[in-house]
Amino acid sequence: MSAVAKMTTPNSADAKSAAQSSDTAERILDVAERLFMAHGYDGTSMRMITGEAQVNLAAVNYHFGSKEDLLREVFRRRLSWLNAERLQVLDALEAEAGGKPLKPSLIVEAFFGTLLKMGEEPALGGMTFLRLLGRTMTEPAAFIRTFFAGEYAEVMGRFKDALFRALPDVPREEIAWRFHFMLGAMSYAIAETDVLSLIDGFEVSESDVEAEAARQLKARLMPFLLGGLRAPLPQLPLGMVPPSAAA
Amino acid sequence: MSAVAKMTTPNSADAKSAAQSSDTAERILDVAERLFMAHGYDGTSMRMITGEAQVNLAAVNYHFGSKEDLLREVFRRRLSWLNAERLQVLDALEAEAGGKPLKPSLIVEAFFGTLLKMGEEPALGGMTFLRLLGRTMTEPAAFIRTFFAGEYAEVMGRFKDALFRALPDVPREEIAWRFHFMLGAMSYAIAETDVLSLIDGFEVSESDVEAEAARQLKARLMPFLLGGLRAPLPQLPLGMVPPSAAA
DNA sequence: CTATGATTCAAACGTTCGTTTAAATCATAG
DNA sequence: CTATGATTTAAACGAACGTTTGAATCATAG
Repeated sequence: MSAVAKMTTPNSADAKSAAQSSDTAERILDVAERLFMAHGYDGTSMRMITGEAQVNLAAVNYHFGSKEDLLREVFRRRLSWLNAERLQVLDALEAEAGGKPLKPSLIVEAFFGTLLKMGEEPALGGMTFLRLLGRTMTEPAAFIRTFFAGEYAEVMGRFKDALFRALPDVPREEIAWRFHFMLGAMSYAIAETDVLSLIDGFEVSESDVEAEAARQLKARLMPFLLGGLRAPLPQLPLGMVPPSAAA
Repeated sequence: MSAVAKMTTPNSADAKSAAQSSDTAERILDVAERLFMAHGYDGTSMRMITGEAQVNLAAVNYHFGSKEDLLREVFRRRLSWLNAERLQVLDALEAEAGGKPLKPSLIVEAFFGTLLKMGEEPALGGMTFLRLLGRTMTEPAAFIRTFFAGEYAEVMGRFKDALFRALPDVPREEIAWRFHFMLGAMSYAIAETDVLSLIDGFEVSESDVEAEAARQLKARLMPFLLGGLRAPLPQLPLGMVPPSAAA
């Protein structure tokens, strides 16, 4: 019988070895996270993963079911923390404000700052996960996009609503667009795959300086995002309504 | 003998059929552009391409050499126009300014506006190519990144220099970072693969409304980019020097 | 110790991949 | 018409892919 069929993590009831849980499954997740980041989903084979993790080829199917399920689990263990943290920070801000609209800078900080903080924390995936996330957001595979949509729906709605209330004079569709642009600037920045990197000498951050790189990125990115969000509204020649005008 | 081995486009010397050139090669390029956009490089097989283009499986290898060469040619025929156009616009602006620094808005418009104009022109690839470009910029495959670096090097250097002269009081590394962020916002926006799209009902642009979508995108994006570029400088706790501080 | 279920293991499955081959077909030049 | 090179075609190549299988091994409970 396979581990995934019985809907429970192996060794989960074990008290003595609870600290390390399933060594095999976790080692697979760590290696998969790094290889998916470096080579993409299609570019990473099961044999690459199981080889580096030093587990049997069948271990992935046994513990996770399939390669697609593995990718989902790689993201789930990080995004569950991120979603909870983002909601908690937003809840705290709104409670503190007592019904009044939040300052846009606080909302942006809560959404993007929370994510960028993961880059400083190796236990939360560090820059490896941030890069993986940035690169995966433009993956065209249907099952990936469906998964992301489900994982992000609630949080995205909450933060967009907060921005709508914070900027009552700005058309909602314009806010949705700019949220979109901010997401893009961040995704691309954390992906670290850009053309510029290869043109000039770009130093890939190593484990030690990784946290510093994440802090730098955050310090540089946040002013840019806020500047874009507050930019003068475009004079449109009127036309169709693009992404997500509704709440 | 293969077509690629003799270093000349088939039928290139033919006067009568010069208008259509090699029908097969061009049909392959058009289909490949669309499929690479929809499914990514690894997700698109030679059999998908040759099947939709209604050519023999061996036609790609015959006309282009390999699958990698095909992808490079798909981009080359669009980027050669884009590079030339960007340089020409910049040259014209600098000639008009007569040695004086350009306004940052003009530089940004020359760089990003030129690209976005391709989305309005089906003959230049339209939104299909824009989406392909946006998605490919975060592809991790080494041969793709190497190719992009070579294609972009000259133009990127020219525009960064123009920005350096336009903003003499802003640290060069900060300008490089913000150029980076602007590239990201644009890449992600034109990729149209974002999570938001699936959460709300997002209408994929069809051939007729495609040009209008491109105009909308440009009208919304340019103010955002300029707002980010002009944002207040971050107060940094000092630290390492990240991407591309040199000219 | 023995029994039971979880986990690991080596091996093989069928499929799809990019590429190559050699013959067939086409278009043009002499 | 005939010869020559360009192009197309059908078929096959070996390699790599994700997954499955059934036995071996391990850890724990009674």
